[in-house]
Amino acid sequence: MGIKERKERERREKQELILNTAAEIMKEDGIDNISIRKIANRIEYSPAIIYHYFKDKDEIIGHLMKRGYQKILDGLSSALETRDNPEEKLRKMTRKYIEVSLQMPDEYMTVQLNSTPGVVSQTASLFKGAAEKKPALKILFQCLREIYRDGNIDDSVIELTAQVIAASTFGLIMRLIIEQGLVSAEHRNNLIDHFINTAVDGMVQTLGNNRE
Amino acid sequence: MGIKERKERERREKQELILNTAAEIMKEDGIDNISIRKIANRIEYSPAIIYHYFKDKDEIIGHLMKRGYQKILDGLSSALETRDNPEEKLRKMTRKYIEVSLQMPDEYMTVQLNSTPGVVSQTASLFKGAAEKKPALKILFQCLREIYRDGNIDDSVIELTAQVIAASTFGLIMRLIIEQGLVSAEHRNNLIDHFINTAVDGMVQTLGNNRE
DNA sequence: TCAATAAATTAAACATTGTTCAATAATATA
DNA sequence: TATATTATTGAACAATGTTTAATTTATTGA
Repeated sequence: MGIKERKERERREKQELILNTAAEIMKEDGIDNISIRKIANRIEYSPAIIYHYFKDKDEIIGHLMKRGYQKILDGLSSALETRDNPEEKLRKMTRKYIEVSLQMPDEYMTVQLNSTPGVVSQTASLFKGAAEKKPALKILFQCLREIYRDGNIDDSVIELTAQVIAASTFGLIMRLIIEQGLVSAEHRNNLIDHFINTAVDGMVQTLGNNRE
Repeated sequence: MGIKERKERERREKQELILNTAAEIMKEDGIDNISIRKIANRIEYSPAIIYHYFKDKDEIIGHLMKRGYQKILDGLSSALETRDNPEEKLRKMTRKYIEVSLQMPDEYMTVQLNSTPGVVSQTASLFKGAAEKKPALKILFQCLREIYRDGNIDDSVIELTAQVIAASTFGLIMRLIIEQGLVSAEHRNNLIDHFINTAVDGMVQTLGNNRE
């Protein structure tokens, strides 16, 4: 009896339809303009039906964020596979992370700004030990440890450094998103280059100088 | 005839009452829970009266932001008056900026996140030439120029650097606000120290090394 | 095939928002 | 005192998220 399977599949398909429609609205009008009624109109159903497939609006937004976050992680791991030296790897990773994030501004902002207590942001977190649990931070942490594999720098200092780099990168991305229309593509690229060449690199070097 | 003056004063006082009540609600329940009706209830007036004193809710929020922004600027200029060398001045300014911002998380986030096209964020902006118009950026810019007064570094590079420092600091502050409950006071201080000692200092040094 | 059960869908309503508007009360002016 | 100005309000509107009871549709078992 494949009827149960078909039903489940249809249910998933309708959920997908709702999510895709929500994503469509987000792309067109921004995340703040996603509304249950707007989704319902587009899929030509009554608004109430949506609560048959999702608990509430937050759950829908949550799914959209999960999608966006996955895109970031995919972009990151592709940058990880390079065989450069760790310093160069760090540069490439940072650049990739920035570029991918800028391609999905709404998702990025929402994911980053909604670390409701308990549901901590999945990318960069600042609490002690966060590097162990957050994929993006962990990648950054390991990259830094590779850079300092010869010096005897404490892991806690490396974690601090990873968090500071993550927070700084986050700030740059946020500003670029917020001021989208104002920053020319040329200036934006200058900023990203300058950030990687002076902030990230500078930090790595400064840390290296202080070791012993 | 001081009647007109009294009327105007009363009008300003009622505006102040509304703004103070809104600020009170923001402090208690967060900026998202400020509502016209809630303000009206507290001051024991009908909701409609508020539109007699303000155009709309955005104008009220705008005033709250202006207040918060002024607090930041005041904190900054107090840190400016020190007679340290420019490098130390930069450190103190950055620290002060972070501390003041953390004391008014809601105002800070809202001011920073609402650079509606046309109403550009008042603190850190990334468009070309922003340093000329934004007080906080201008202070940062001048401080950097003092640091490099002997080397021949192009003003455009200094502006880039100022913007990158501002964006990074912004990112750190945002993360600390977002993860308030999760970051212990001790770890938070470690992060701020590490940020200033490696990110800001590192950047300044890296830039200094590349000059000629 | 038909009655019973389950699932999908909807209309209608509720509560909460920001906002407007016409009517009313209070005050100032002449 | 009559008039004009200002302050204040109640009621309503539109848009939001959400719930509930009713209804339509699909599935199952006899």
